[in-house]
This record gives sequence, C-alpha cells and structure tokens, in this order.
Amino acid sequence: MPALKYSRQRESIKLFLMNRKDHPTADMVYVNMREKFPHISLGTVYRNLSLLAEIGEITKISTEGPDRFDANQNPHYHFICRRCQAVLDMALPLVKSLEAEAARDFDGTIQSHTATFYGICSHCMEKETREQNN
Amino acid sequence: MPALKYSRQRESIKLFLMNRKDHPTADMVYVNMREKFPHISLGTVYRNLSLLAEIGEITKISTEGPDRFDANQNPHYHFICRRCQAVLDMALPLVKSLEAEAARDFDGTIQSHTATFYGICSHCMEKETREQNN
DNA sequence: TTTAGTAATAATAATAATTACTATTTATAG
DNA sequence: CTATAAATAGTAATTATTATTATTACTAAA
Repeated sequence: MPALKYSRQRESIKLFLMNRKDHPTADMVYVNMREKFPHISLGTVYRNLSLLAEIGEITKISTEGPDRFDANQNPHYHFICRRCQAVLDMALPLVKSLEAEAARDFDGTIQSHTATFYGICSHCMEKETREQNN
Repeated sequence: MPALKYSRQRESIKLFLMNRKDHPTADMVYVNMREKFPHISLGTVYRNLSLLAEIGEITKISTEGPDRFDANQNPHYHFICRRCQAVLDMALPLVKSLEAEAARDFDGTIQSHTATFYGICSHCMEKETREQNN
C-alpha cells in the first residue's frame, strides 16, 4: 500500500461530498469538479472515490443504476424513492441488535449490515397530489 | 402493457432460479440455459429476467458487481460474504416494525425495505482457519 | 532551493454489464 | 389453418467502470 500523497482534486471531491446530502454519482461529482478543474478526468474522479471509500472517509452505495457516494460517516440507513430514484438519509438510528438476531441462525461471521427503505419521497408525493387535482 | 405470451425459454429460466439458492447472475443463467437451448441469446436471458422481476415472480438484487436474481419470494434478508461475494439467504424473519419506526421521522411514504448483512461465510472461515494452521 | 523519487494526473483505450435494434420465428386467438 | 403480435437470436450500441501510459506535481532529503 503506497503512501498517500495530497492532491487538490481529492481534497475537493471529499469537500464536495461533505456539503451534499443527495449521494451524488461519479458523474455528478465529475460535472461539478470541472467547474474548479476544467481538465479533471473522469478516471481521476473514479480513482479518488474508490480510494476515499477504501480508507473509510466516504461510503459507496450500490443501487440499481450507477453507484452513489456518501460522506456522512454516521452509520445510517437509506431511503430510495421509487419515482425519482433519489437516495435520502434516514434519521432512524442503526439497529445493531439485528446483527445478533441474524447471527443466531447463521453459520458465518456477521460484521455489519445495511438497510434500505423504498417508497415515495415527499417531493414526488406532492407532485402526484397536484396532478390528481388537475 | 402487451399480453404475456408463453415461452419455453422464460419457463426454463424461472425453473432454474427456483432450484437454486445462490442467486445467480444473468451470465450464470445464460451459461446454464445454453445446455438446453444452445442458441439462446444473452439478450433473451436479460429480457426475461427483467420481465419476471417486473411481474413479481423473481427479485433483482443489486450488489457490487453484476445483479443477481432470486426466485425465493418469501420476504427475507441477504448476507454477502466479503471474501467470496456469495449471496446467501438469512433465516431471520423480516422485521416489518422497522418500517413503522423509520416512518416516524420521515416525510415520504415507506412501502418496503431490505437489509443486507456483511461478513465472512462459514466456507471462507474454514478456509482461513486451515491456512493459518499450515 | 534544487533534486530525486514516486504518487497523482489527464487523456485515452479497454472491459464489463446491460440495453436496443431488427429480421425471423413461434405462440395463440379466431 | 391463418393472421397477429409477442418472443427470439444475433448483433450493435450504450453505460458504468477500470486499466494504461506518458506527464505533472507533491514531498522529503540533500
């Protein structure tokens, strides 16, 4: 594992993620980074996202569609809107006891868990109500 | 939505999934189907997997790596092995109350949820123990 | 401050997973 | 049977991601 060397691009990518709550995709990061670094390459974005995830400063979220990235390192669950595919953080604190429960009938070692809730986000719900009234 | 028409390929894909517990990828389905249908195309496999998922006869599981497909329509959680990436079913019954808890601090509508546990499967654990003893 | 070493970069090519297109085949209703 | 339309095989295209490589930019030590 080679020594980590500072780079403005990586710093900026991490900062960008910390200031957003919507779990951007690699491409969303790329588009935004180009404002500050017009010559940044998509490979640089991908490499730094992987690197940051590896050292535990961000989390990669696999969904249908492209991966998303989250700088919120408070353990938390996610919500995915079936309409607009938005990925939101849930307030519900992690239920660590689930892991012990799951371990009871399971042969391997459980180290962690995630949960994802699905439904319609408030934004899409409003929109549907509005459309029905027309 | 066009009327669904019977096809031996689709029937066979569904049967194959029902007889397996390891949540095959589209490519695994394809390789197996070619034994029975040497000229089946990968597109046919993908189309039928999507179709079966749409009508609720199977479930698509997004992971790191390729999507996986599950014909077990009993709601259940999954376990993913950090070593070999195997996807296993958990015995733990779905904790439906989580959805109500999550809904308390949440603006949208919650319809369902999934949970995934991560760790080392028993098979990989044994292998590591064996290697340490050498 | 140079300078040597090496990680990071931009640009590009390559790969992997999935979807789209099209001419032909097949299921099924009449 | 036959007409219709869905499903197929074969193939091309697209999307998301990773690999390659020559060049640039950190960083530590002279």
